[in-house]
Amino acid sequence: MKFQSPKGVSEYFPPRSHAFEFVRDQLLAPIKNAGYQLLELPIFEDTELFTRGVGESTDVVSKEMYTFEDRGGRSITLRPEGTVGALRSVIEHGLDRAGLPVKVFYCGSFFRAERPQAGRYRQFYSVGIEAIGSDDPALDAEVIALAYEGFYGIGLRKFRLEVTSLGDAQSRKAHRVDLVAYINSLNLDEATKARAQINPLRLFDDKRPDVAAMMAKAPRLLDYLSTESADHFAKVQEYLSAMGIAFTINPLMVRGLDYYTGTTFEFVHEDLGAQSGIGGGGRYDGLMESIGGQNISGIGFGLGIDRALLAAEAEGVVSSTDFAPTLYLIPLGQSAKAVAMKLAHELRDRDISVEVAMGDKALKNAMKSADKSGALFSLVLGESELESGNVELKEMSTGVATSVTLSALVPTLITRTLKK
RNA sequence: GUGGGCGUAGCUCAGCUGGUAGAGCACUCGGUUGUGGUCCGAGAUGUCGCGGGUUCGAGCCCCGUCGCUCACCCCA
Repeated sequence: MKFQSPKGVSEYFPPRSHAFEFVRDQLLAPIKNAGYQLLELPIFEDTELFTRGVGESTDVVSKEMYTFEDRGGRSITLRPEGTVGALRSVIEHGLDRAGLPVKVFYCGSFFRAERPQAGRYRQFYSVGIEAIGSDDPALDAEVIALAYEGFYGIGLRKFRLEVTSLGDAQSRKAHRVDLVAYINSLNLDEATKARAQINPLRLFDDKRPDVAAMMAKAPRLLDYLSTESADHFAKVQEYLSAMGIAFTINPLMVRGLDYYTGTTFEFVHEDLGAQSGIGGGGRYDGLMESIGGQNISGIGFGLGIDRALLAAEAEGVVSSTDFAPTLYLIPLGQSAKAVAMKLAHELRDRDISVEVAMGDKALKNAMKSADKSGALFSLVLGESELESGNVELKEMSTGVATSVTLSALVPTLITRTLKK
């Protein structure tokens, strides 16, 4: 029996795992600089949290959840997205009672039982933030900017930002009446009518040319915004422009999660396949209250680490290289090995990365391993070195060795590494 | 859930009109005393995805199945 990973999961192993780590850390960096604080959350929750929060009519809830019964007979679901779990935690622990807005971030894996394809996995990784308890349009702009800065920090350039506003409840209600009337006037097949029943906005996202042509003339939500909503959206745009962040308004944008209201946005990359969305999010006015919290609004996003990595690779801005130590230590003989272990232990304590040759290889082969490790320096520790206390520190790129006393090894490595 | 493409060594792949499996890279060891990269030599590695069928004989043909992959749908 040869085991393999479950269908459709993404997993990262060296050397690519290092590029993954880089992408994740770059996405996280601006978030931390803006005062968002870590929320480390469970990856499974009470199923009802998602059905209530995300919405039963969404594809995510109706057909993509990993749901099972635990030993106590409770219905449990692997989290398909991060927002409702984050809000549940905020509410449960009263984080929203100690000053608003609450600003939190999280990072980890999410699960959707879909048919896998390029950039779409059953277990995928996201970085997310939530800013809860302020209606200030500047907060919308900040959230969008943090996603933008994260992608930019990775080195991505071939992406665009699309924004729109879904307005407040009154705006959507007025629009929906006209939109449904318009859709009913169209000659559509049954499956499409069924989709429109669930959420008429979905039809704006239909890729079939004939449907898209019909929907191009449909009433647009942006034209139905209340003065308050329109004003809010105008300010968001103003702040984005002030930050020099380019965006396009996409009045046809549709998001698959029911809770979005007001400002919504998506980041789309040019070089990806069908799954080109590398991140997205928006404001959610009623969500806190719908899962048992106070009636306050919030805004957040989810950024796809897997897809951002794919995009970075497509743009050629990340390289997947193996770990390379500063020093590769080669002990010769049993007494030298104990000294080498001690030395490595001390060096690592001083934050110098060290690998020790294992397995008593011939010196020649140990040097080959040192070369392969990509180490900056190598050092042979044998009888003569132990006696004299002098070692030859060899710079691998030039082949030049310099004599150093063992006691001077740490300062020498530190200064010579800094010069690189 | 629906459709297309593909499954041969760790990786990339070759394998003719069916005759019981190969290359390159990588790996391990060696090329006379304790120093890598180039070069030379030697070595290890496959249930040809799995199961069935046709055939004297199947990596190759047929059926099924599983997996991977891309797209629809949906989204990170």
